[in-house]
Amino acid sequence: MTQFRSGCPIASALDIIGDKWSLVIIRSMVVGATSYSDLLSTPEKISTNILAERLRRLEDAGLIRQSQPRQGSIRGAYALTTKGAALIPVVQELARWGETQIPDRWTPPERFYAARPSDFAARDSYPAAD
Amino acid sequence: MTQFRSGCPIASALDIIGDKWSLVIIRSMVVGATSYSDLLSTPEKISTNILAERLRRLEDAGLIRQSQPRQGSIRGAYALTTKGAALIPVVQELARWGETQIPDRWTPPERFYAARPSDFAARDSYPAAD
DNA sequence: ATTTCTTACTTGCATTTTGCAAGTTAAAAA
DNA sequence: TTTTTAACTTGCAAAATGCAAGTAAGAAAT
Repeated sequence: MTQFRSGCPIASALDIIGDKWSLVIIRSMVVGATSYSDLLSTPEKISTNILAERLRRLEDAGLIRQSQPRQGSIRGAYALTTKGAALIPVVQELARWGETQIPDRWTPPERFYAARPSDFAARDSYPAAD
Repeated sequence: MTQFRSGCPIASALDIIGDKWSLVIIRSMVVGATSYSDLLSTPEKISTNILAERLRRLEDAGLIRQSQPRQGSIRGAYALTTKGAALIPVVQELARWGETQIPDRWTPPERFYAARPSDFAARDSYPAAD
């Protein structure tokens, strides 16, 4: 259970996702990453223990869920929840800031800026059949 | 000089402001805080060494500047730069997320959501006369 | 049935960051 | 001259981060 520093929505949001990796994970999921190894294979080269720890925290905070558990060598899958998908406008705005204020950043794919929270239809409380 | 994990604008933005305090400081400045003691007196109770370190980093990254140095017991002042003010849509979006997704968060003052980057007119390279 | 491979981690440890509490500095105010 | 104020710095303990190596479970291959 997250301890909040204050009642401020910004400070509280940062108590949940205020680190260098959480929104990077959300970004990767917006553009299609689903499995642990998908998330491991991004350009930023996250460490395995950090990825595991962040996924656990994001799940505990209700932002992602395991839509399919791993079975042996059949890969598992994570999905954004409604609450997690609601962060899409935040990461899109952060992307705009980064593109305009930091030189030589690449432009995200169109599907990133086209993504909307409703694209990630909630299946928050039962596993997917696919 | 910030080391970036990748060329991604989001990851790079987080390399600069991806911690629990930086955007809280930006928020406080959007709603009027200017001095070190203003920033110290927010509900979150930041530690003095962390505040000093964050202010140094934000200044090094070009997001804030010292608009007036402290003179003895005459307080100094920090101001958002153009680059820093460009983060306003990000913190506004984060506030919306926090308000809707985290129970019992207070609503920011109207002047917070009304704020626009252009309100913080750039004086990036010369000190203010006021 | 056994062995190999894949996927998702866990573990140990060194380094870095965070944060508490106390202390310092410089200049204005008394 | 002394006191107060504002903005820090310092020392240290605890927590977080991240590297590299290792483990577990089940599918795939033999």
